[in-house]
Amino acid sequence: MTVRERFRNEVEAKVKEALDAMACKTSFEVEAPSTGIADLALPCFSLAKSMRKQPQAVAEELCSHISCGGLICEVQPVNGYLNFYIDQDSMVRETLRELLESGEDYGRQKNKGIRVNVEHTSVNPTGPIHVGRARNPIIGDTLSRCLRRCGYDVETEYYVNDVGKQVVLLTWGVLNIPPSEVELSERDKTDHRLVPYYRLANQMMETSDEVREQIAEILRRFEAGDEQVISQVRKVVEMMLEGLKETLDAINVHLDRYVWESQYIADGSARRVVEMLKATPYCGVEDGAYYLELKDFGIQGKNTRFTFTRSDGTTLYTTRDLAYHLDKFSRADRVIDVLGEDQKLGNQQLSIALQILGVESKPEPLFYSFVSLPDGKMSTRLGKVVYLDDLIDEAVQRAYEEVRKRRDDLSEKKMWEIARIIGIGAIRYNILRIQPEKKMVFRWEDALNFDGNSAPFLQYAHARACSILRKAGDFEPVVDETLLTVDYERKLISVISQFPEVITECGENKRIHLLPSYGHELASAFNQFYAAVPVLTSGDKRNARLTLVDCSRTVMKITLETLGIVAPEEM
RNA sequence: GGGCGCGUGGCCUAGCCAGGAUAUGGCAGCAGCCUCCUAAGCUGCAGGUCAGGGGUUCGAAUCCCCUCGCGCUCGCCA
Repeated sequence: MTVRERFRNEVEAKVKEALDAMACKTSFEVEAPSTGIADLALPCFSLAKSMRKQPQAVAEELCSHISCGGLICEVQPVNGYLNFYIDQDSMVRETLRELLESGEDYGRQKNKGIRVNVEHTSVNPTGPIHVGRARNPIIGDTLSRCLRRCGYDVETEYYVNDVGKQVVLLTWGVLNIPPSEVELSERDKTDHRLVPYYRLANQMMETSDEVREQIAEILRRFEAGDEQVISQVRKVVEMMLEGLKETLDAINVHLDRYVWESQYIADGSARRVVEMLKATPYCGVEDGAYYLELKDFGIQGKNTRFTFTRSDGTTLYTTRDLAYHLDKFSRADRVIDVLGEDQKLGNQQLSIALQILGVESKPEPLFYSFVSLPDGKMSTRLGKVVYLDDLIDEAVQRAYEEVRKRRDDLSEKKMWEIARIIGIGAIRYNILRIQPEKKMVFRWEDALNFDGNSAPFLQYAHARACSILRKAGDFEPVVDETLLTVDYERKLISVISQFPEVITECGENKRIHLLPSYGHELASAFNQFYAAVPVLTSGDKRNARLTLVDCSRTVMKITLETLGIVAPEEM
């Protein structure tokens, strides 16, 4: 248990005792004041109502029944609140002690023995990842990192859509269009190289009946389980995926497994889903196409039907997704899906269908809104896109220029290495700092922001801490609260002590945007300390301060790592 | 048209789920700070009818209703 948890427990126990003494049985809630005026506070307004007294009078009366002691060093009735203050010396001592003991495992919870499956990214393998879709892998990856730190056994996976018209069309293009007929792609990377074939195939299908018929034929053979066609599609999709993986690798996203949609057709599980759904009382059929009637399940709108087979009996995307979810639930206790907001209805239908099939747990969707460009929606077809690869290049390039501006002592190789860490960090941070459900407008100046509330701000503070420690050399760690009495030191330690509860909130409630915010607060507290308090030249306080710098460095590092951002030792 | 989501200083954003004390930060702007551990930093100033209106409450950015604006969605597509 952390100091802050113990402090809260003590406060709640004292309040309970005081209320008992006043013969009051009303329940109460202790809160952390937003203004930072106290460490914890008890609002006495609802108590006042049930006791038919003035709030301030209640606060004062409660106060008279509470004595300080333990971690509580002061209690004050103010404006109808009862304010509690934590004993600073204990807070400093205990926090640093915990941190020195656990090191980079600070804030890591014991293994819960709960398996969580996080599906994220899953972009259609018909083109490179663009910045609109980039929210998905970055959110999914960071959420997974938070959950791991919260003690869950996390497995991440990418659901590869290797079924359907789009991938068949792409495959047709790659197999039938001679390379001499397509424009050269701007980037020599497999996903980009395939784009011209896909674009041209789309055009040809619109203009040529012959092409359209050929593609329809391949699609029929695909649906019929023609092994040659399936393997051709698979090969092309694998080629595309190779490029996508390179991009994901560049932004520090690594998935544990790739699951192929075609698998659920091949192993018959999609068929089994169809049979099970047909046997339910909600099933109906029209022109040979089967559907579930969902109007009794809160689905609103013109069409409350969830169709799960075509009239020719073949399965649909959502049918296979259902088979996939049954598979996931057989492998995990919790299933989380990171999805674009356009999937909301589909996901709701999926969830109801799973319920009808008797699955007790529900998938937990995490939706994010789309990223648009200042002049409107992104469109791959119209060429109105910014590819993630281009954003990465631009970010690294700009970071390189910034590094070169201030470091003439580094080798080219080292400068590019640092630039990469900073550029990628800036991209991830900029996406993570905003609540997923808020829509984003992509602007280069925001995406490449290196000041203020940004990854480089946090990375810079980390590098400064590393720099001091490098210059200090070996030292004996000291935890002595009497040597760390400056306000800046105490503020910094207070922020450090909040890390475990922030991680818990991020993981348990899937509110990962709180982590960048915490990181900024931490780096800001460190920078203020850095500017005001000398470390290396501080005489008998040197080792105590070096210990604080080292502890700060640890927490900044694990905050960055949980965000999926590298913590550079110099920049 | 129905459903879901969003609307906080010029711009971006926290707080909303679990209503409470002067609404969080950042960018841009203005004024300062490098003979001293990396100035990607620090200090200060200025800037807000929390989209609008009603309601619930001792108390509303937060909960409820209505209106407006924006996004997504309502396929035998994936």
